[in-house]
Amino acid sequence: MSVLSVQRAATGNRLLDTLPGRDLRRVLAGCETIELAFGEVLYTPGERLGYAYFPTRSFISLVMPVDASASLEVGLVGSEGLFGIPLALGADASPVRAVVQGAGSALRMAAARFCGELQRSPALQRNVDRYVLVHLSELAQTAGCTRFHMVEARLARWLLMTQDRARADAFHVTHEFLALMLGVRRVGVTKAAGALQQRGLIHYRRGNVTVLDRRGLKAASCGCYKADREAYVRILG
Amino acid sequence: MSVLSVQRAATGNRLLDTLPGRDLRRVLAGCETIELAFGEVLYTPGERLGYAYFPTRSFISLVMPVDASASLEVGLVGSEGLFGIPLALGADASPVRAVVQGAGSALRMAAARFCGELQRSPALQRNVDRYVLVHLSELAQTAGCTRFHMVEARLARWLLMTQDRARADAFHVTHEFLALMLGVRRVGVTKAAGALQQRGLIHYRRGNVTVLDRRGLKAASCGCYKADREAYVRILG
DNA sequence: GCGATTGTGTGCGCTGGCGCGCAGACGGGC
DNA sequence: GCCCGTCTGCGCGCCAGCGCACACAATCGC
Repeated sequence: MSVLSVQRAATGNRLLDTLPGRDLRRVLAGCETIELAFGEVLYTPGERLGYAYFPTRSFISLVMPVDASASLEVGLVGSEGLFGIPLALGADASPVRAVVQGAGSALRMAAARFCGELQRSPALQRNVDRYVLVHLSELAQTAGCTRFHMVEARLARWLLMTQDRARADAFHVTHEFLALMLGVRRVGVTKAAGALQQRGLIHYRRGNVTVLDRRGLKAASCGCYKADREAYVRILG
Repeated sequence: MSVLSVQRAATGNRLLDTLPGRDLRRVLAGCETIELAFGEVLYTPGERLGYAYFPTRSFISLVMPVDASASLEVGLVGSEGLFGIPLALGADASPVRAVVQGAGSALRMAAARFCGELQRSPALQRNVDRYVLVHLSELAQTAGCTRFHMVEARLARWLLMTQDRARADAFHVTHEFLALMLGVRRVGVTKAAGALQQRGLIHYRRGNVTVLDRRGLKAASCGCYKADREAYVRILG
């Protein structure tokens, strides 16, 4: 196994693992490893952003609140990214709520330290910049998808995106929660999920979903999942 | 009039006019002034981004294409911003189409030169970073707005945003075009615009809209316009 | 083992927006 | 002054998703 591949597996977070060894060591020195619990709220709009989070085995939902009771997921951060983009761009606040969607480990770095490391490591700066682009791209895609596509297709896309980040076929999520993410009624999710289950693409049972047929799910989803993946590959290789 | 305020009025673009004199001069040396015509397409996804555009008296729509025939506006760039964010983040492509929405002057800089200037001028880098944040914020807001709000409120928001960038009470825009921006049918726009006109908030006639009652329009719009403004002020002051 | 909590399934009436198609109104070009 | 293209207005049937309300099922705490 080459030195490079050892490095790549070092933390589990892609933004960090592709750093040159020296930068990586310095960055890691500023991080602490933490365990994120399912449902934990890492950030609420209005607060100050105290940390940047680099998911390693966890993943995080970015939820945009609208009109008190409504909300919509506008991003999903797994081990390919970070939560805390505004810090990298010179602000200490975000319009979105950050909720732990998949429990697991993450690295966390204090805001000020993160800004400092960005100055010191051009490689980190570059990685983060690229990730900002990926996020921008996903955001635009999500906006369009949300406007035009049916609940069932959007659900399929969501399941695929989540499966990628959970790196597992099964994960915990209730219809109620999904409804909040997709910005629809719980009943809408029940119907859509029922249809997907009927077709043998997924199986779910009291808050636990299992993806049975990933290929079929891709076919059932809108083109947005594919578009997301392509954008990701184009930008981050 | 202070030196500062003279500087601020120099180009008409806020990202540039807030630069220190030396940086501004160097950046301007790399720009050419151009006239953008209504409807002109500055960029189509798939192409290479050849230039960064800094609107001075013009403004530009960012349109996300979805499924061949559908599309949705996901951003509006006036003299407060630039088109070409991906360049600043190390890429040379964008998922959105850039269409001139308000004819007028702009500054344009070749992609490579723009990247170079960003390296040389921390002030420019900072301004652009902040603008990226504003754009991110608007994008998230738009995603939520598009999902949950009625056409009439969204139209009101659009008119206010456009009025800000056109810096005029009247501007050219047809129902057909609005429908493309809002991602709805032309008839939907006709109905919504009719309602706003009925209430004396706007006047329109064959592709020309006049805002008559800005305050009323704010009341008719969803909270998203206000939220956008607040985010802008918070980030860019 | 039993009640309380959480998660899923269903029915019903409503409505905003869709697709389609057509009619009228204005205005620029010749 | 006329014609034709552009812009606006309207009607009709349709349907996805909404709000509400209730029923049942699985799990958890005790």
